[in-house]
Amino acid sequence: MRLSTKGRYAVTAMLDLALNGQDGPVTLSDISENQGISLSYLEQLFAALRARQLVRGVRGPGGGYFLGRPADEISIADIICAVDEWVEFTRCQGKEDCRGGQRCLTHSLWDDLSRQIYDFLTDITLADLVARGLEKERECGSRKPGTTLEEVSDRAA
Amino acid sequence: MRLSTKGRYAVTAMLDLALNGQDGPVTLSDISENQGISLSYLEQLFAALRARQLVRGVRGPGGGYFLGRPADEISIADIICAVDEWVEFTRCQGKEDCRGGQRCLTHSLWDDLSRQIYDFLTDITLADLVARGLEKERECGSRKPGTTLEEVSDRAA
DNA sequence: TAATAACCAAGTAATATACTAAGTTAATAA
DNA sequence: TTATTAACTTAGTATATTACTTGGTTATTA
Repeated sequence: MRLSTKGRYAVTAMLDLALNGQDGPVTLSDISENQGISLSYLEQLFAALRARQLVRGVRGPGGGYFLGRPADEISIADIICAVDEWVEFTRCQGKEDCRGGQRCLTHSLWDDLSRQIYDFLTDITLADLVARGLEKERECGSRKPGTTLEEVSDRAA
Repeated sequence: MRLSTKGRYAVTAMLDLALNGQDGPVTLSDISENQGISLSYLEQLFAALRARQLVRGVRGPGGGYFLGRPADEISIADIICAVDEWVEFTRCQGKEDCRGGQRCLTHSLWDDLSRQIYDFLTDITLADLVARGLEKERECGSRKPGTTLEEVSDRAA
C-alpha cells in the first residue's frame, strides 16, 4: 500500500465528484478550479481512474465526469490503487533464503501490515466520507447558500 | 499521513531491531545486510528515528542500536511520522473562502480520512506486528534454527 | 593505539511529482 | 455545416524525493 500526495489529489477529486456530480457531469476545469489542481494533471489522474471504471467521461459541451458507480461502492483503496499503482513489496519468496531467514521474516511482517492498511481503506467508501462530513457540518452550522453539505445532500435526495 | 517506500524501509528496519535487539545492540551493517538497504541510507533514517527517541545508539565496538522504548510503546505511526515528516495538508482555513466553500469542504473530508489512517496506525505497535507474525509462523512451521520467530520469541522471554 | 561503529555532511543518479504545451476526437449548439 | 466545448492523448520538463556514494569525525572498546 502506498499513500502519496498523488493519491490525495485523486481522493480529493473523487470527493469533489461525489459532492457535485448529483445534477449533471462535472468538468475537470471545475475540479481544477475548486481544488487547485492543474487541469492536465487531473487529466492524467482521470485516465487512470477511467481505466478502472471509477469514473465515466461524457464528451462535448455540457459534458464532464460522473462516478463510475454509486459512491457507496467506491472505496478509498480503489482510488489510491488506481493512481498509485500497487507496487508489490519485495517478493523475495523463492529468490532468496526465505526458510525462516531474517530478511523475509520482516518482509512478511511488513506485508501483513500493508494488507491491514489496505483492508482498512477498502472498508471506507466515498459515501462514508461524505456522510461523516455531513454530521460534522451539522454540528458547526453553515453559512454560504448553495455550497453547504446540507444543501448538496438535499439535492441528492 | 504519508506512506512511502521510505516509511516502509523505516518500519522494516525497526522490525529487524525488535526481533534481534533482545540480546544486545544491532548494528546498521547487520540491518543493511539483512534487509538489503544501503548503510548510509539507514544512517539517514536512524538519525530521524533517534531524534524522536525511537532508537538509542551505542558507539564503539560491540555497539549498535536498541529500541528507544519497549516494542509495545512504539506505534507504526510513530515510525512513519519520524522519517516521513507529517506534511500538513492544505490548511486553507482562513486563507481562502472556507465558509462552506467547495474546496475546503473536500479538504476537510480528506483531513478526516487522514486522521483516521493516522489513528489506525497509532493503534498498531511493533510488538503487535511481531506477535501477529508469531501466530502465522506457528501455523506453517519453521526450518532454519536460530532465525525463526519462535526462537526469537523464546530468547525474549 | 588500533579497530569498531555510531554520527555527520555534501554530493548525485534515478525516479516520481506536478505541470505545460499542443494536439485529436466526439458531442452539442449556433 | 460550423464553431464550441470538453474529453482524451502524447510528449516534454522543472522540481522534489529517493536511495545511495563518498569521505569524513567522534566515542568506545580491546
